[in-house]
Amino acid sequence: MSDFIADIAVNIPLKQLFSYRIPESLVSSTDVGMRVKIPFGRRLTVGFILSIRNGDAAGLKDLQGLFEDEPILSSELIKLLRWAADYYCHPIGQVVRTALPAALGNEKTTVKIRTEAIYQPLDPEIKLRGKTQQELLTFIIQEKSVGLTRIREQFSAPHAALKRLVEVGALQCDERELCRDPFRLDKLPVDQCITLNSAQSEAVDRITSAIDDNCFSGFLLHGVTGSGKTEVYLHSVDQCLAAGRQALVLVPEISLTPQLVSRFRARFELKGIRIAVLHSGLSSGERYDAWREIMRNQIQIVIGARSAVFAPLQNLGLIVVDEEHESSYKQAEGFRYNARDLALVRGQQQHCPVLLGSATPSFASYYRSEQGALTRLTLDKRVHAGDLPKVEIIDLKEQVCDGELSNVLIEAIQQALEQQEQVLLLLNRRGFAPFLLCADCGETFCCPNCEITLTYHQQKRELRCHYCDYVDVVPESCHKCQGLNIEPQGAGTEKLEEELEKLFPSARIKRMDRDTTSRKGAHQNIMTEMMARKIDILVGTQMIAKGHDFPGVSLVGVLAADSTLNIPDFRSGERSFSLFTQVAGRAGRASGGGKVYIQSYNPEHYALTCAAEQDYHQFYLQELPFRQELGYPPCGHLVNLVFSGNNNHQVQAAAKQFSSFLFRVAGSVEILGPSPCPLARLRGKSRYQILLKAAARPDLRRLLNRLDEQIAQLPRQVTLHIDVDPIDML
DNA sequence: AGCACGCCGACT
DNA sequence: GTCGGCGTGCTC
Repeated sequence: MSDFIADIAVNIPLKQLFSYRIPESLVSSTDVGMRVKIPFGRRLTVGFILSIRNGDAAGLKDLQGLFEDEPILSSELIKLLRWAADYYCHPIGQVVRTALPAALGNEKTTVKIRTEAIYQPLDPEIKLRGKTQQELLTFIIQEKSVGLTRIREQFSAPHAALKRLVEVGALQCDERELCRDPFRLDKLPVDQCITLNSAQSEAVDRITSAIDDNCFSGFLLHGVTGSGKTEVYLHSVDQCLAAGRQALVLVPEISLTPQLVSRFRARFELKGIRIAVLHSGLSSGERYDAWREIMRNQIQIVIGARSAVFAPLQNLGLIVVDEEHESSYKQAEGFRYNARDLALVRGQQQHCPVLLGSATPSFASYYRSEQGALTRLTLDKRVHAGDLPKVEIIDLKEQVCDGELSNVLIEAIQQALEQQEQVLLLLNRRGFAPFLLCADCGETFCCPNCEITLTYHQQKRELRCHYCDYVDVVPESCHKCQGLNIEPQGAGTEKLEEELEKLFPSARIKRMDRDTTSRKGAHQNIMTEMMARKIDILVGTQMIAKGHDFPGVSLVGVLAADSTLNIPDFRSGERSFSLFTQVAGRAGRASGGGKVYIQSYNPEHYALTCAAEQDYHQFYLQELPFRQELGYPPCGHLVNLVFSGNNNHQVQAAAKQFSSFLFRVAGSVEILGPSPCPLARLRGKSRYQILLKAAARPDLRRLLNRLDEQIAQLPRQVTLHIDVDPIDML
């Protein structure tokens, strides 16, 4: 006897699917991709049908019901999710849940679909007595079909009149599904369609022909800051829509890129093209609405951060990944996928081009473009006449400093202020001082959970851990020797702000870091003030290097470049180069001749000299041998196994046992560790890691496939996180 | 992850 | 004598 069997993903930390019989009564209405109710163990839960097959259902439980009458996941999306679960060694159920709006992964909650009453004229000739009724009817006849919300905007209390009109047969009333539109109230920005320069139009041509070919191809758009990458995106997306297909645009963080979103809206919304913007501020209901609309092909363009790579567009023609070097494309917890890499996979699966764009491409993408796996398109001229700024590296070994600022930089700031120009200062460390030190006995004050020093925040008068947010009071005396000489060491943005206030008492100084932008809209406020030139000096962490251009800035200073350079990670050079180049690019966009100073004790470092020259290729050539010799990505491949648990000994023992198994089956894969993680304790848990390194992916893959047997042997108190292609190993 | 079962200590 | 601690096993 042959039954219909559904293979279902359930949100538990297991890799396998669970099979259920589809009862006769549901056979006709059940489909792949649907969200279903299933009995699981002794409870009821939610699952997603990933495939349906024929077979013997003996011993299987029955599917209990459907949540919706249409699928939530398309077959293309299922293919991508299964690929990702396999590649990232992560349980499929959790992969599905990460991809979906939270409201859909939740048990019990059937998401409320908001509806509104919609009115249409039935009999316009009908005789009416009331003036309001007559006006209402005229309005509705004019509009043909109107929702209640729209009526409310025009009439103050329409209820009674509407009710009457329906009763007498003048109007027909229906329920319509309402999709919450967060931009409903924003006014549409003005589009300034710019004619493309030759480099831009060549790039667009290449992308357009790839769209028309209907097959995958990967592009790296390398355009210096201010070279007009966004305009290339806009034209390419336009071509994609003209070909009758949809576009997906990924950005690192929507809140930091409001101008990209508004340029898309300005360009396309007047033409009646619908854009869905998926950002972190959406309520779960709004997110769900957007998902449904995309799924139903009512949306042509999706703009969103990392998780938007899973947006259920059915007819993709182009995927754009803006600022592709940004590490925020990698999810750091749970299902540790990289949206930039998945975008390329999705492009391959759905036969559409993928466009990665950046002023400072990731080393990996540039490498792939050198190898020919990505087609490189270069924009090397700024569109707004402004020249690239002059960059000077200040050798701190030979400079007199007042606090954090060298005399050269102080003078430059003075000059800029006199000329009514704005100054941008980057110090990649928030708080007042990175740690407190007892001058009598040398004691430092550490986080009890994380084994790193607590950062001193002067304004809030507290010590705070930047990893777990542990807070302590500022000590009056040393807890070890009772000494009273406790001194802040090093400097953060808070201290720099204080120094600047003393040096330039009449300047308007603002600080922008995680502490001053935690309130909603605070980030945007600072940006707006900066644009309106209500700020003379803006101090901040790497946050100031992202997003907005500031036309009024003529001077940029990078302080303590070494703190970024010396992070013990093989990518610190890449990150520093990228950060310094990006922040330097903020200077003098409009008016020519911006000036940039980088202060460092290590002025010969190629990440600095290349950033000073704004020479990406030179940086690449310097970095390449280092990666090749050590077999680091992209010249080799990494997987990090992170073991964590409350009991340090237990975690260490488990990691050791695991590594002895790995050594036995390693083959050509290098096994490094186990060693305590760079942050050996984090949020109260002990952590050990084993790094797997291989020259070829298939070797690594083979090893990963053998891991399951060993994972089953782990004691329950120790958990293992597998991080495929880790981007930071902290 | 949930949820049950089961085996030990400290309480009415 | 029970209430409840958390180790262990299982989920189509």
